[in-house]
Amino acid sequence: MTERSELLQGTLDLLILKALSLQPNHGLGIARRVGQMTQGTFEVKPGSLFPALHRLEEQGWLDSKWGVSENNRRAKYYRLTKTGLGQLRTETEHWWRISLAINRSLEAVI
Amino acid sequence: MTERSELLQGTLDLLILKALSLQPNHGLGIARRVGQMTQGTFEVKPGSLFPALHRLEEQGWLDSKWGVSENNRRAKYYRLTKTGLGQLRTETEHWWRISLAINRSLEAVI
DNA sequence: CCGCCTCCTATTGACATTCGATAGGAGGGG
DNA sequence: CCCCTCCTATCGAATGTCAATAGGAGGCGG
Repeated sequence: MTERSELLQGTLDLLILKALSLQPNHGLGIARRVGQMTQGTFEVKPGSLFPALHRLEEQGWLDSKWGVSENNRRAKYYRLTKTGLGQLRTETEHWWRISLAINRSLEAVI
Repeated sequence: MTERSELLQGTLDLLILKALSLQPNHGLGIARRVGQMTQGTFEVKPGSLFPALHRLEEQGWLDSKWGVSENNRRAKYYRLTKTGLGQLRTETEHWWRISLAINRSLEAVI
């Protein structure tokens, strides 16, 4: 009787890239931004967030530097790189293609 | 340089349920139907298909019986149960909600 | 100034899902 | 009779997400 996850696997990277395209941010700030962007539909947990950030940084799509948050805490700020912007565009197109295909399938009465 | 999977995790069950709501079918027939519904966007591999079918049957959303295919081969035919139809509706709504949230996020410039 | 709360980063182990590879039975055609 | 196709099926690997947990460090009330 496990509660089904709300987040489709594969969409987390896309949402993080999109959030960072709006402005650089630190980890928890990104999570909050994603929640805000999706009007509460997605809630990103730390156990998902940090592996994803490291993954994206290792791909070269983000870079990071330590700074101080708006609450005066030590925080690592992430920023979208140029190739990261390209990746955002690629993944966005990929999403359109897939979601369109599924939407058509759900309407279809072949 | 591995080819990224096309299939979003969690959507396979939905597509199978939808395919079976159109008509009962056997395994490979379902896979073909999904490919056809999505106009080739999704290609369901046996290694994904059969675990998914067993999973869905175990949940009580499908039932099955052995029969003979249109090519005169021994084939296990799957059929959507009544609770399976309910599940299809639930997952469809879930999909609408999620895809709408992502679509809005990708358009947003908050 | 002390203790607690909050903020922020981070890791670990468990778990579910998908894929690639592979196997094998059985019908049909050359 | 032999091979090709159809159909079901499983295994191991890889991936991604989550729950739980840890810990440092600033701020604030008492």
